Order: sequence, then structure tokens, then C-alpha cells
Amino acid sequence: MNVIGGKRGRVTIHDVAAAAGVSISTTSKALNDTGRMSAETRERVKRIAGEVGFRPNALARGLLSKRSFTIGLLTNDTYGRFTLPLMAGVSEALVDHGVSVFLCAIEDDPALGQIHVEAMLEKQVDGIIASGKRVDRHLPVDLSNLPVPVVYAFTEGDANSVTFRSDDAQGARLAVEWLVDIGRRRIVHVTGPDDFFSVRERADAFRAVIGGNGTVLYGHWAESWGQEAVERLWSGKGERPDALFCGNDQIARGAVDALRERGIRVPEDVSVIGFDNWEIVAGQTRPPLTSIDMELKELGRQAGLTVLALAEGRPVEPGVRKLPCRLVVRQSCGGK
Amino acid sequence: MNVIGGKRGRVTIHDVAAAAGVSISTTSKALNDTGRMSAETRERVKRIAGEVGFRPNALARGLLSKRSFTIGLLTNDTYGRFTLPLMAGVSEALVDHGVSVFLCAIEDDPALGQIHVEAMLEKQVDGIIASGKRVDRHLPVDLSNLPVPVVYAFTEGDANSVTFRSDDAQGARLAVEWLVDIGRRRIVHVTGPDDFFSVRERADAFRAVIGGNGTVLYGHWAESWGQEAVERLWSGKGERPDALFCGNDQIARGAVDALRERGIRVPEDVSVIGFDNWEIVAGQTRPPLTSIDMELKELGRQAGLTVLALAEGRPVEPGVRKLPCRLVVRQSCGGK
DNA sequence: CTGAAAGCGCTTACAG
DNA sequence: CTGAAAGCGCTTACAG
Repeated sequence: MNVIGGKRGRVTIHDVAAAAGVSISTTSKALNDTGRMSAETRERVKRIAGEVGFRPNALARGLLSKRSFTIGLLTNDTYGRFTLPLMAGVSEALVDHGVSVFLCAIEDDPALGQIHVEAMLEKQVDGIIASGKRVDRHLPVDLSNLPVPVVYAFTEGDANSVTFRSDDAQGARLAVEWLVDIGRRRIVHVTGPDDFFSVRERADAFRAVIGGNGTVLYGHWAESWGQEAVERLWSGKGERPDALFCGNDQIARGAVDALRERGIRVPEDVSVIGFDNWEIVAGQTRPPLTSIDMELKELGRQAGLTVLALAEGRPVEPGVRKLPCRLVVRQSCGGK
Repeated sequence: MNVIGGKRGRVTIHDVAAAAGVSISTTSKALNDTGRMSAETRERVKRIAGEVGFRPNALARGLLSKRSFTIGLLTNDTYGRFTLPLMAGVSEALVDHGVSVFLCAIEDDPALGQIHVEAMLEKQVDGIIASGKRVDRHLPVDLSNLPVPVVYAFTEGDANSVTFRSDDAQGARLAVEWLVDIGRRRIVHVTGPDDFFSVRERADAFRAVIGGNGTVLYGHWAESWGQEAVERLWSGKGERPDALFCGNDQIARGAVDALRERGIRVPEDVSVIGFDNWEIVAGQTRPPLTSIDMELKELGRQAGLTVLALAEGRPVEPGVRKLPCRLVVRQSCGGK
């Protein structure tokens, strides 16, 4: 049980071979469960490899196999609201396959993006996942004609590529139908800027469920907009909403706060539903927000498995894959 | 300007050598600005390498040089409040040195941690940064006796290792001195659980500045605790505080909300200061929170540069490095 | 000034 | 059943 090779001088297959008294070919085959040899030899080699702390050099392996068991996750999402759950999913799906993930945050800097892509290619990544925060924007870097497969997530991909995003229309339907189910009839949609493709898609779905005459208020992605929207809706004359479907949790939180400060009870008088299910916002709102979860981790998992498939040459259908959202019920809507 | 090697069949140094009509030795030396040859040859080789889109294989290089230009960032911080800024700093510092970063989120799962460490070592990382969210806790994985250098950030390190953390005492002093400077005299410290080493360190610093008789309320890291603390402080009889120094931005936000709802004006009647400078919380509070920034990105930068130094065999002084915090003035304290 | 050769740590036909 | 040899894509003494 003597351990060779302390700090430096890592132990190589030669050390194992010498210790086991066999050739390195045999050692390699024993360790990889390939070739044919006596079970006794195979076991002995494996045991000795363990004893001397042998760790195969992935660089050498990669040189031969043309696989580095490494992929890159490119993102321009600084805040990390999207990136971290996505990354968690990617990593979770790939760790079982021995794949490690380079995370490259490129902000919106094309030069930085270029540098990171170049570095990843030199390191022979098996594939790249390009992720963003808007499905209607490209990352600031050209990913076409790369020698490795690229999968897109929440960002606009090239023709013939595979792109993952959540199903905004279905998510919006989930929200609105929930409000309708619990008896709300005067639902207003308070959302982000209408130049976001997702915003328009959700608004369309909202109107479709409501029946065409729903009010949609476009604004920006902040609590202050949620507050302002409430002021606007409640200061005018005319009938007041009995429910707000908000474009994200921050808007919803702003709305809930503004309602409470006006003495309007949530959820008794008005139901409010958010979007994103961002724990830090949804969980701390009073009352905690019912929200729509985009299942980012699952999306990351699928994106990871997909680059892997592509890297292994398995066939993958190109196109946009919309993943279903999930309703997360807390207390801001009341209901069943 | 004809481009060899489309999708697969990457172009190697042999292709460049052939195209330039020189040996691969000469090609290598030309590209690396080593060896001696006519300036004409060197230029020509470089030009041709560019034309054929040659990208040196880092796996092959790493095999020779014993350097992979790769490091691993291990973290058990799921939320990403610490990890992402840290990662940004690490990446920013290292990208100029051609180093890419593997991000490994290990939750608190020892088995998962082991797998990730093993994978990184096989991939021959030049070093590892272990990061956590508490300086008084170990990651759930043994990082001693690794064949590569390890640097710690916000987590307890081994003896003789180098550990980065922010200077909590100095940060607390910054906060309290600011409150004193703007004329506050009855300052209460509302903070997290007292089994956190950082909490005790900040509380000690708070008392030292205040003069020994400061009130410290220990609780948990949530808005609800900030609200509860305000109820407690304002519902009793006795003199009311004119300032709250909160242990994080969430507690501060809860406190500000509770004060507003009691009709107490922030910052006119009471100043509130947070800790973390977590934009998403501090920026959305009404009024926006003055807070203490732990400079996580800078910390990441230094941690990155330090593993790099260690990986290159440069001498690094072991020990704990406390990085100074920075006061970020918004509106919740008022003042000059 | 330039190139042939050895070698980094592995795997994989191929020969025996 | 086992091993010698070639080779992945580079770099680096060394020879000429």
C-alpha cells in the first residue's frame, strides 16, 4: 500500500505497469476493460493502480480519442439569474458522463467573446452551449462554422442549430388559466418592454385565454414599474382589476407592495401572479408569490445532453425546443 | 486564402508546415517566436498559419508542458450570490493568461465533490480555487494532499494554505463610522445567526466603534427578520434607535419596509445600512440601500492570480488575506 | 539558418 | 493470453 509520486511527479501508466510486472499495453487494457487477459491479471493491475493512486491523464487520452470530455458554456448574463440554474442543469447531466464545463461570462463584449471561444477551441472542447437572456438576440460573437457543435439556450441560434427556450405562451396560459380557475375575471397583464419577443408571445397567449379584450401594460422589468402600474390602475375611475398577471417576479413584488400600501388585500381582493419563480424575490414577498417557473435547470440538463449527443455524432433534430413551464403555487393568488 | 479542414479534420501543425514548405520544428518555432530563423521564414509561416486557420491543440501542448492552462472553481454556493461575482473576477484575471475555468457546483454533497475533484485532476487542472459562503466551514471534500495547488475563498482552508476573505471587521467599522459621521448616536446592529464567525466579528467591531454598549440582535438572514426586529425595537418602551446597521441587505430591506409601514421615515428619522451590496435587493429597496460591498470580484481576481502564481511555482506567502470592503452610498442613510 | 529525432502519457491495431 | 510498435499533435534539445 505504498504510495508512489507525492506532490509532483504524478504516477503514470508506466509506474502501474512496472509495479504489476506487465506491459503498458496490458495495463491499459486491464484498466479499460478491453482486450483479453486472465481475470487474475486484470484484477491485479486494477488493484495496483488503485494502490499507487494512478489517475489517467485526460490530456493524453484526449489526444488519441479526439474527445476532451469538456464543453464550454458561454453566457452574457452577468446577474446570473439564468446562468446559474442553467449551469447547474448542464453540469448535473454531464458529470455522469465525465464531462466538465468551462464557464465563460462574456458580458456583451465581442472581443472578450472571441477570446473565450478561441481558448475553448484550442482546449478542444467537445461542444459549446451558448446561453443568453433573450431569445430574440444573438450573443455578440460568431458561432457559425465552428469545428464543434453548438447548442443555444435562451438566445438566437443559427439556422439548422438546436435552440432551447421555455414555452412562454404555455407559461402565460398556465398563469392566466390559474387566475380564471380561482374565479378571477378582470385580469390585467403588467409586463416588460414590448420589444422582447417573449413579452409579445406571453401577451398574445394572455389575450387568447382572456378572450381578446385583455388589458396589457408594457413597462420595464423592475419593482418600481409594478408599483407604478398599480397606481395607474387604481387611481383612474372605472372598474378595478381583481387579478394581475405580472411579467416577472420583480414587477409582481412591486405590485403587491403597492396594493398593500393602498390597503388592498392580496390575495383576498386581488390575486397577483409572477413569472420566473426567482426564489429570492418570490419567497420574500408578502405574501409569497405564486409564480411560473421556467425550469431552467431541466432546460440546462437537456441542452447538456444534446451537445453531448452531437459531440458523439448521434443524430439530433434541429429546431427550436420549447420546454413547458410549471406553476408554483404560494400565497399571492389564494385559490383552491 | 484557401481554408483547409472544414468541420472535422482540424488543421494541424503538419498542414501548416506542408503549406509553408518547412519542417514542423521550424513551424513550431516560428509560431512560438522561439529558435532562430530568417525573419522572412517566420513571417511567412505565421501568415500561412493564419490563412489555413491553424489553432494549436492545447491537449498536445499540455502533455509536453505539464500545464493545461485550466483551473477549477469548486463551490457549494447554489444561489450564486457569491459564486458569480467571484467567478467573474477569477475569469477576468485569468483570461489574459490563457487560462480557462471549470465551474463545479457541488452543493453539500461529498460524493459529488469527490467526483468533480477527480474529474478536474484527470484533466490536469493547474490548480483549484475552493469557494464557499462561510469562512468557518469546510467544503464537504478533502482538498489536502492534492497534486495541484489549492486556494481558498470564503471557506476554511488547510493549514499552510492561502485563504481569501473580506475584512468583516473593517466592513463593519466602515458602516458604523458612516452612521456616526452623519450624526447617528443610537445605533442598533440587527444581524444573522451568532454561530457565523463573520457575524461575531462584525458585532465585535460594531461594539468597539460604538463604545461597548451597543445592542446586537441576532436572527436569521431574511427580510422577515428585519421586519421582526423593527417591531421588537419600536414596540417596547424606552428610547428608539436612530440607525440600524443590518447584517445583510435582505435584513435591511425588511427593516426599511417595516419602518415605512410604521410611518417612520428613512432616512430622515432612521438611517438603515445593509451589507453585501446585492444590487437586486439594495437597488430595489425604497429608498435604495446604502450598503457595504465585499468586493467579491476583486477577491476572485486575486484568488485567480494566486493559484496561477502557485501553479507556476512562484512563491506565495500562506495565510489568511482579508480584503477591504467598500462603502456604497445610496439613500437609506441620508448624510452628507 | 533549418530539420530529424525523441518524447509527453496514453490507446489500439497487430503480431506472436 | 500478452507485448512491441505506431501514433495522437505538439515542443525541444541536438546535430548539421
